[in-house]
Amino acid sequence: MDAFFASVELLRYPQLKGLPVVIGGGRREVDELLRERYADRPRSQIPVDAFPLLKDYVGRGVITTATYPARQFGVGSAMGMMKAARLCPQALVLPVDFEEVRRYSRGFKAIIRDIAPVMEDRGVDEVYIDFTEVPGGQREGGRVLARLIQKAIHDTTGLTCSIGVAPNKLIAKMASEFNKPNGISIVYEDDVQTKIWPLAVRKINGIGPKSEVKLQKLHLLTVGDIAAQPRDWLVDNFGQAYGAWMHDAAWGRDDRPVVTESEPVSMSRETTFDRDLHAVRDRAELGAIFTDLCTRVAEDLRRKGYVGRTIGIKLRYDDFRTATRDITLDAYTDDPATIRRAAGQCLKRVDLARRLRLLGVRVGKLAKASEVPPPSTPRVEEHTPDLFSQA
DNA sequence: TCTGGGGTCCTAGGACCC
DNA sequence: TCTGGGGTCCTAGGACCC
Repeated sequence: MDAFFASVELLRYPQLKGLPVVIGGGRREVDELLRERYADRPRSQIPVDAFPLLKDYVGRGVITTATYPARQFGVGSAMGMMKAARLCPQALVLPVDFEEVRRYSRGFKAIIRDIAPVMEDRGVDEVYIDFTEVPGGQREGGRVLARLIQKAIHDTTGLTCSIGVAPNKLIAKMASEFNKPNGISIVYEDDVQTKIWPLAVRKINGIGPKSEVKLQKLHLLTVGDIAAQPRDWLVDNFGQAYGAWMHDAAWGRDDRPVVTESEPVSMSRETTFDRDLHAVRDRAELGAIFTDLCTRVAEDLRRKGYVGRTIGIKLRYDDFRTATRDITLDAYTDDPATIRRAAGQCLKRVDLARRLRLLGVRVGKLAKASEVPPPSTPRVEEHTPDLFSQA
């Protein structure tokens, strides 16, 4: 989906069309503020100059999405809000409305599945679709079906998307970037040398910032540079699995199927504080947040019908280093108090001298609640208070 | 100018068992 | 007294993705 979060907001605020807008940060209250102040008129009638500007933004968030006009200023996803404010101070800021985004996410996926049922969910704004068995899926190399999907989505939601059609997921993903927004790109097997090899290594889905730097040091800048290396040399430099995968990827080889269903592996909740907190000085505040995270992850488990056996915590220090600790219990649980207790045990094993900027709670080793025998007798475990426990 | 939140997968060492 | 493989599970960290 093109600039998904921002496009969803533009549907309710069409007066912002064509303007630099960024979505992100915390300020959930912005939308309510606007609606309160202009309670007498619909959202679409709120004057443009009533919207908050990026230069007035204070906070630690990152940008989730920028509209295309904002991207012209170099503003992009995952960029810190403060940096973005310097690049494009006049951009308007809106908070993420997850409810609304998820609603449209479910919507566009349902439309696609109606047309092409073999669809793999790759997050809120992205899917893989297998055209192979869809009637007409091969016409014009897939362009006809791609156009049909675009039209169906646009007709019912007003949103645009970009589609790449290729012999496998790896190339399709790269192809989808070729013609944004609202574009279609067809890449055939024989096009790998001309269309894929000139691309920067970073364009391969699976080569991130770390590998990019390492490749750069080895003087490999493009996909073609990787393809030109012997497989064994890549294995020597990047390890058996990653080196071999990289070689295949550079040659456009990928046999992963389109997976229509999958089971979750873990569920977690985490939060970055408005200011860094100290385990001792801000004990009460941290304790409340910690308990809340446990409660919310337990709610998530119950709502979705899962139980888990590994409870873990995540800490991010003021210097951005991350520490994780986890413990595997004998029995599956979705009980907030049990999660809280186990997470508290984990907490005793980390350094709490440094100030913290983030705290998270995770439950892993999941199983469907319906497929796990319920706990026999509720165990009475002695309560061993941890540092964040309330007195 | 400091860098969100929710995930998956991989690696590597150590415990433990046969 | 010294020394086997093979396998699984647990834990911590890290790379990467949307």
